[in-house]
Amino acid sequence: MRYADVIVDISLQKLDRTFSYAVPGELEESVRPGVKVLVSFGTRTLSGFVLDVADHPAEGVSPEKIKPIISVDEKAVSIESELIELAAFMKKQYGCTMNQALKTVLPSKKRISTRKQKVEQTPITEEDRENDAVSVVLNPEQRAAVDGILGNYPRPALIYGITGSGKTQVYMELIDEMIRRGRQTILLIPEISLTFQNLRRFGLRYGERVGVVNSRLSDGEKYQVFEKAKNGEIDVIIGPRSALFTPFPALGMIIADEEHETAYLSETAPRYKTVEVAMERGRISGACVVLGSATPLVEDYKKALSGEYGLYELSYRAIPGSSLPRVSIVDMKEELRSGNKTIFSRRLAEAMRERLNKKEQIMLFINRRGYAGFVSCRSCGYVLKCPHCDVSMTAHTFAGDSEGGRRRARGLMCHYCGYEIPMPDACPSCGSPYIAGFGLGTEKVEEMVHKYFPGARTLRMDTDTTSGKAGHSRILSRFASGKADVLIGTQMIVKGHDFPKVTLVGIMAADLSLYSNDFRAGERTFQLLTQAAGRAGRAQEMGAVVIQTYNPDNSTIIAAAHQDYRSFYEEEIAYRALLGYPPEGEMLSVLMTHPSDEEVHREAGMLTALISHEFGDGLLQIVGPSDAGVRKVQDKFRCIFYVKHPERELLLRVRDTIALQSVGSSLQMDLL
DNA sequence: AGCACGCCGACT
DNA sequence: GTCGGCGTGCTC
Repeated sequence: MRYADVIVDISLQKLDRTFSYAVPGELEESVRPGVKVLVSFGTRTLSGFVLDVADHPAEGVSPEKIKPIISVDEKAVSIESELIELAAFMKKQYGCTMNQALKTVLPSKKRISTRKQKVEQTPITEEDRENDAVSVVLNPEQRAAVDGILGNYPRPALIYGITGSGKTQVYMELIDEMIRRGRQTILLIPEISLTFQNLRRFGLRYGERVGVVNSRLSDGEKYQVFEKAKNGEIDVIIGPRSALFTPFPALGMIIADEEHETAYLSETAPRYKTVEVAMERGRISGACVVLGSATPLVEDYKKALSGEYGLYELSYRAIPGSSLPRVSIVDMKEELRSGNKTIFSRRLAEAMRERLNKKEQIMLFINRRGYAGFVSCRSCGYVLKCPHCDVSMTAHTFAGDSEGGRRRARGLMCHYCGYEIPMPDACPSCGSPYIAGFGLGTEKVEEMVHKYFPGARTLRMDTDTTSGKAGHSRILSRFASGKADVLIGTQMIVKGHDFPKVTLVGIMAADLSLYSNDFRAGERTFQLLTQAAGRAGRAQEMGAVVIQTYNPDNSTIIAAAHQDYRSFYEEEIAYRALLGYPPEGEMLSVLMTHPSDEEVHREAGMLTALISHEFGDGLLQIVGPSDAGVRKVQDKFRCIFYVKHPERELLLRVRDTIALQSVGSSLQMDLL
């Protein structure tokens, strides 16, 4: 006998829990998560939704109380059914509980806050209207994308479009067509791109018929936007990954802009991949899923090449007169041989002087915050490490000593746990006074700009300077209004912000992200470099990009410099096929954490032995267990192993088998 | 939320 | 003796 968890009449707050019902044999086929059923509840007969089906009734329910489901309402297509079915998919794919999945998928029914609702009024000016009117005419590539997607509706599509190629105009055309068909659109955007600038264009076009959600909204406020969506008061919703669960009654399209962004990966359970869930919601709701990116994920480009998705290319910049920047690669080893010991290559320094003279703006990208990457002793080679984590500590210039003149590294910080200590005067190992910081961080780049380009006004943007709630936009708007000549920052400066006066982008150390042990390191590097380069010359001025590296022959760096996605892809997919990495094979990662190093390794060995026995030796390829990339974080030891197999279904079973074992270590399992 | 059940006072 | 007031608590 099967048993179903049923929630009766979803709008009632006090009955926000499930009741167990028995599934009669003749209904076994039709009872699945999401379906609407008729049940006897007390003395009444009510309808409800099946949330989950299991072999046993819920815990703590006396069997004599359990009644059978009366009937299944096969034709009920309510939005709740669709979202519950989606939650069941997430439970299966990501190994979370049904409760976690439902919390993610169904709008919170918490009390709606009674305080006045904030209405973000979008100011409209005549100039904007004109600008928008001008850009309405699509170029042939944009037209082909719109026609192709609608002609093959609802086949999923990938729009591979270089930065500045006008993907937004394509999205708007598609949304317009959905409105004509009486259907709604979800437009997913990484939170960081959810800027006033971007939203205004949609506000102008769709007025009251567009809703916006972001992470700053309270549950109650988000619920109100979702209620409007459910009642047909809006046609479009724009928001981060959680907007994927908007309860539109007749969803027609889901667009995921910048589909490669890591913001689309949920960090907490359910640790879902937004693009995968979007594909499933599209399937359930009969909606078309459109992905857009200048640097598509390798797995999605592969599906596009195979014909599973339509592939549409936007290959030139939509703004008349703007063109792709000139990109050059500089070998920093060669600079050193020529006697240049500064962090600026001669080419970059010269380009910076030129821009500063012409009062044009510069962006310098360095993917590490702080002052120096690590601190070590010149006498004995000792590297200062965090006592709680197995990582070197990063030198920082802490607040208060940054005004005027020379800065000095005053303290050390662990970027994994936040532990801070003052900069020691002598080597803790040998007592030598000759200890110094090595490696570049944003703070040192800023100091060096002041040293070598006196008079240049700088702004620094990294997690240390954007802590306040408006920190982010404050720095960006100061730079946009010309209050600084040079913007120095980590990856957050390269994500989708347009600064027309920026004509030079310097990438200080292109190799920083290249050599992590993650098989996607090359892909991330390519994305970052391409995005950073795309910041230069967004308007009429010709842009230039200087990539500094110690690996000028690295093919990923060369492909990024040429803005050549296709050759990056060909090399990357060959590498992954060779090693059986996704998408050329499926891979489960199991990360285990425990206060004892021996215990975590012992349990990892036990689990790998168990699954290789249970699933047959040789069927699965098990890599490890071994120390994780960072062996210890916050005094807990980390051990990792990988399980590879061509089929995902099998790996899902492996994961669920592991999850049933009782171990002392905490586990984090992901299908990569 | 409904709807029983229940323990009291008022009425044919 | 029986009708009905709504306070309390349960619904698989």
